[in-house]
Amino acid sequence: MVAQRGRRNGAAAHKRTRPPGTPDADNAPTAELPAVSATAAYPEARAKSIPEAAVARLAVYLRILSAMAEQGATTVSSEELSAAAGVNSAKLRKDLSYIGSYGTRGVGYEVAVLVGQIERTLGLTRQHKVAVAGIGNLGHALANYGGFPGRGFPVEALFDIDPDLVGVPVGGIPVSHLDDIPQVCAERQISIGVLATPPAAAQTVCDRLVAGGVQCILNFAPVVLQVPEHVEVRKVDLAVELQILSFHVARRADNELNGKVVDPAVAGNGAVVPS
Amino acid sequence: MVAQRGRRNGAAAHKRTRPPGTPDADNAPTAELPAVSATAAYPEARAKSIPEAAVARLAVYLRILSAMAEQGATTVSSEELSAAAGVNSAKLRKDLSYIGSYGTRGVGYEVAVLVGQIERTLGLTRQHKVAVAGIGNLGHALANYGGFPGRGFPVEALFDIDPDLVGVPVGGIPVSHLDDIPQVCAERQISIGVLATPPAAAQTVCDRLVAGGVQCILNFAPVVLQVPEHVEVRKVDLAVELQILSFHVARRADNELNGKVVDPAVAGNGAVVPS
DNA sequence: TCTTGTGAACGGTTTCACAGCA
DNA sequence: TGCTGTGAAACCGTTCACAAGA
Repeated sequence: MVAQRGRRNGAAAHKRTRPPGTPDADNAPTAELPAVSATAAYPEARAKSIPEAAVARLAVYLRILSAMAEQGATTVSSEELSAAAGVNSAKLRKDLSYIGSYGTRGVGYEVAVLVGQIERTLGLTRQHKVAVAGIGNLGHALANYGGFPGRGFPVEALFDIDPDLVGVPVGGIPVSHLDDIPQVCAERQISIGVLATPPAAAQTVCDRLVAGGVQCILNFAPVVLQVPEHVEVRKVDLAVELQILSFHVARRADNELNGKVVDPAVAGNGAVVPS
Repeated sequence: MVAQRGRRNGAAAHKRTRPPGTPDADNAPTAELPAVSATAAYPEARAKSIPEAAVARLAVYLRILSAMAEQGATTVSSEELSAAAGVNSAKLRKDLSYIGSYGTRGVGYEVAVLVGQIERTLGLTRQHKVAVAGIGNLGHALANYGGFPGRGFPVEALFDIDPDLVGVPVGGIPVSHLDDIPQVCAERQISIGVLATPPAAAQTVCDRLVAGGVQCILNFAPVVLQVPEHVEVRKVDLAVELQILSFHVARRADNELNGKVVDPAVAGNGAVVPS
């Protein structure tokens, strides 16, 4: 869950930071018309960049809005939507304001309009073909989703090094060999690579995905990947997640030990029983 | 990957925010001796809280340090370690400073010492028993890790609603029924629940996990969970990750369209071929 | 001389509070 | 009247730059 940039150098950037010299900014949500008026070739772009944190939340809003639409809702207030998303309403409104002004004062937002605008902003009007590399437990599970969450992310290639697996279809797609990553990815126009290999293989496989022209990598391997600047990496790290939870358990236990009552009610397993 | 707090109310808190009235702070890394001198029952805790972002990175440093130790390294400088972790060295040093001063100026850090201190800080000296609920594709994969990443997180219970699955051992542990979550979790002293059910079941299953006394939940279901305040939730959301990547692809495509050369070299699939 | 540890500046994100509009 | 949209303030995390110390 962390974006990286920069390649093999000590001053490597982290998260949404850019390497020192990069211009940054200049990404326009094209906040006005759906039609692409993006012909003006002027270096000064119009709109401000959307904060990464807001982008993540927009995806969450989108899911909730889609569910609401399915249940027949046509309008929603910032209060309702923010409650459903678990954020406060000011934050929600600010997030929505980054993509334009699509609400009606005194009334709320039209669900359908928001859905459309968020989809456009997130680039979901276009399909993003996905390849999964490493068909072990996790890769298998990912491949079997067969057409990732919520459409728009069809899995179109699978890779593994195991000869027993190569050629076998998983979730409808035959597994190709890791060696063929560059060719296959280029042929099938893969834009997102999902890395689910053991850590030792991760960097090599990553390099091949990059050679195959993928623009983004979703990395499940517990490894810090080195990629060229134009490739976006996001990391999902199970061990780190568990360790963060562990930290919170420890913190809480610590506080209780120190005589602070964190919550007068229950105190979780391994601790006191409620009187 | 977002922590939540607060239960069923519009003003619900998000991320590391606390509900308005909560005291906050007061978690001490016990920065001095390994021995537990935590007998003083004074309400004023000694050390400042470690930022959540830093905690996540500490877990990453720990993995790298463990690998280095295995390869026989005994000391490491902030420069080396930060390069391996993909962060800048100032950030690394600040992160380490949150847990105490274990470096030697002009020299660096002792690998073994750092490993020990980070483990202590993250609460990894204690075992955290894990239960996985929802043994579908993903749950299966998680269960088969059998003893989660890097030891310390043994999987000790599995749950599903499918009668054909109940009783069947997966990764050595027989699957129990979702209805039995509270009893089984309490009996086996589960402290971390992993939610891998379909979204519709997630909140119910979550409630049972909480009833069973789990203190933390790692949520793979695309749902905003409502939990009591003393339960920590972290979310891993595949769809959101992909959509964030999609956003970046779209942004980049947009910029290129506007005549900005993002990277003079390659431009990813679907785009220009390098001259 | 070299590297840590950290105060201070900076930049990004969240929250507040209210003006603007239906 | 009610809810959106947004400047401005508050907050938090990151980066800088250098003093401290082995």
